[in-house]
Amino acid sequence: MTQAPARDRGARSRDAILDTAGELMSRYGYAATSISMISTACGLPASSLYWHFGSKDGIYVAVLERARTALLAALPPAGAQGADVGRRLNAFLVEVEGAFRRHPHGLKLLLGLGMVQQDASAAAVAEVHHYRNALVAWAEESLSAVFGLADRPEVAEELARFTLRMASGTAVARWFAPDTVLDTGPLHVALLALAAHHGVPVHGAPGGGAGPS
Amino acid sequence: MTQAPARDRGARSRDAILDTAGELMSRYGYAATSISMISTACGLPASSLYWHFGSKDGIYVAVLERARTALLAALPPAGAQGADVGRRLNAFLVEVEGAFRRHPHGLKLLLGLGMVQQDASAAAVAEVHHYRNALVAWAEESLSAVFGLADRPEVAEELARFTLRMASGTAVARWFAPDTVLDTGPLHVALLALAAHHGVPVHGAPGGGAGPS
DNA sequence: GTCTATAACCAGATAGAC
DNA sequence: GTCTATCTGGTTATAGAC
Repeated sequence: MTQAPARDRGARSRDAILDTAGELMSRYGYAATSISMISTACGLPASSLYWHFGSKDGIYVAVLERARTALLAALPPAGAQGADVGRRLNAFLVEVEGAFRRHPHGLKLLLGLGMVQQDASAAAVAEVHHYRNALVAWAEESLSAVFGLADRPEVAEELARFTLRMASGTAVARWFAPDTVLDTGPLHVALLALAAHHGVPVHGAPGGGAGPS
Repeated sequence: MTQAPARDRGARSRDAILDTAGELMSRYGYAATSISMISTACGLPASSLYWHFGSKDGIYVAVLERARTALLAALPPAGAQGADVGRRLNAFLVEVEGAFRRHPHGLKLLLGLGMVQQDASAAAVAEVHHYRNALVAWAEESLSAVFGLADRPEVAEELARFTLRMASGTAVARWFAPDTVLDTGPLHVALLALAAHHGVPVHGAPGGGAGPS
């Protein structure tokens, strides 16, 4: 184990490149992250990066793709468990908060693009949308299961949009104060109230009065 | 009027530079916007940009400063009018939505930084925080007036944070779908429910049941 | 697959005539 | 204040030895 078996040195280098590139790009954004920064940070020469990924754009696409698959693999398959709506919603928000906290790069990469309209390749744009669409779909399915909205897709869509915008806004707040976390408490109250406002049955929801803190 | 009086040619050029720089930087981000892009887009040579602002960073600071003053000047002075909480909250959200729609660059500039940790000067960082703090303060004062929270500052702070994160998340959504608007309806329901949840008197609030759509 | 070396180019910034 | 011309350094990307 003192040195890696030669047969997967390439794969290990590939992962190392993606690790450091993901970290730098999520911190500084795509345009501000140069090949030489990645190269010196991960210890491999620039030409190795080009051998593996062909271009800076190729690195970005690969980073995004890996972040997406990692995040989606970490999320539960949208089947809500729990006796009542409040408990199911709580379980869902705990999942969201955990994913949000354990995968800090994911959303930042999605946000820190700024490039998508300029020099981005079609592949990069497609991957960004793929990533976002996967998140939207997961949130819609999960919230539909939480509130029992199989026959009210437009309500599920509104709740999912609300949740994701809150998560995006929190990701933004994070680069003003890096220790910022997703406020699940207020989000819980808000989602219950929104569902109730649309006539979704929410027995015992504390949305309209002074509920338990 | 066929040609500007010579005495304010400089001021007009300055404004033109800030206009195009603000547009480009809010679209592509700071790092991806080059001096030559701005120069060719506004028709002035690069050296004129340096004569006016000294550096690329100086341009960014000036753009941010102008966006901040323009946005804050457009916002009402945080005195809530309206008979009941619902009407006052509605007036507040209409203001937020209008500012959000009429000043599309403002928030994007705040978001599209990505630079703040790398090559940003102290002046740029300070201006970014100044901008953000002004928005937070305005939102807290306004919501405090809407709900009568003079003696519950922590509730006003939570409501303001919630609102601003929603606005940030919507600004992010905007560069996936540029015609995205702030969803004031759900936000109205959510803020009422949050206030009620903290025991703030909200007579007739539709947060807990099926309210009027 | 990894390395050194380098090509071709564009970035931010400046000098000095007008 | 605005212009042309230019300097320096960093950028993406490639060539070719090992």
